[in-house]
Amino acid sequence: MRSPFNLLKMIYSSELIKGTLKTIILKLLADNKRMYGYEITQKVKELTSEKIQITEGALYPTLHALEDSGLVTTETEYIGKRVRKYYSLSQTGKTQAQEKVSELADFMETMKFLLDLKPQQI
Amino acid sequence: MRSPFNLLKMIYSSELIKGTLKTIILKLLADNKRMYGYEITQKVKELTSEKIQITEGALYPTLHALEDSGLVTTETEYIGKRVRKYYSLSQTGKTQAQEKVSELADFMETMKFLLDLKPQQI
DNA sequence: GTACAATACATAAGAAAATTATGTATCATT
DNA sequence: AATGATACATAATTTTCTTATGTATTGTAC
Repeated sequence: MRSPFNLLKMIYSSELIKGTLKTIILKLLADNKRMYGYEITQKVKELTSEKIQITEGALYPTLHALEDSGLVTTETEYIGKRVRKYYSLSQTGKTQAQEKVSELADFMETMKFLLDLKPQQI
Repeated sequence: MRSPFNLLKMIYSSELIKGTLKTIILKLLADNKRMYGYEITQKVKELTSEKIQITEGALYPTLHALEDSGLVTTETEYIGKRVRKYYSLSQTGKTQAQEKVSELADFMETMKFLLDLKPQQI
């Protein structure tokens, strides 16, 4: 039996999100100066009405890769006894963030065009 | 030295296209009734001003997967001595095509919103 | 007439990026 | 005391793509 709530609870198939994660993270960091991992997952979930849910297995390796390539810097803080690792864009990261966002925006225009095409059948 | 032509010759980083290939193919087949592999690569290249180039290594395995899952049917024809394999959407494929296209369109709206967000810095 | 580019298929090895699963630990709520 | 939320991390596996390779035909430029 199909619940009517299914309509409200649509989550994008994971393959769609592939390739955009790094850009999403860079953009959030560009907007928010510094964020920690868990905060990023919650922010994305909130901003997308739960349609994009970043898993930890995807998030942390990506953050570490961004750090390794020098696009972000980190500061660790303790909230009580619990550790929190804040990420901020480096100068290179800021540039990269802009480039990645522009590229994705351009790509989406192209895809929109592709998807809007009307049937060409004879 | 940087050629001014670089500006005209931008090709999307391959990671961006990840996850959208199946949808692109289904959409083209929905619009064109039947197409063969090579034709699909050329059509996408043409429609996107060469910004999206589908490689054969990505295309054929995807087409075979679509066939295996019953979303497309095939007919093989000979043009002279050269073989050509035409792909058409099955009934299930037509439904899937619509669903995938809607999902991608929706996803892009969400991404557009994410990327358009203005700085929240204090 | 021959070399090269384009057409047209296919597959295999390897890389990249995600999923799924697991682990540790703290803090808040019931 | 148990559960769910917060917060990090990593390993094994899977998916999906890139890169490379292979075969063969057809058109075109020299």
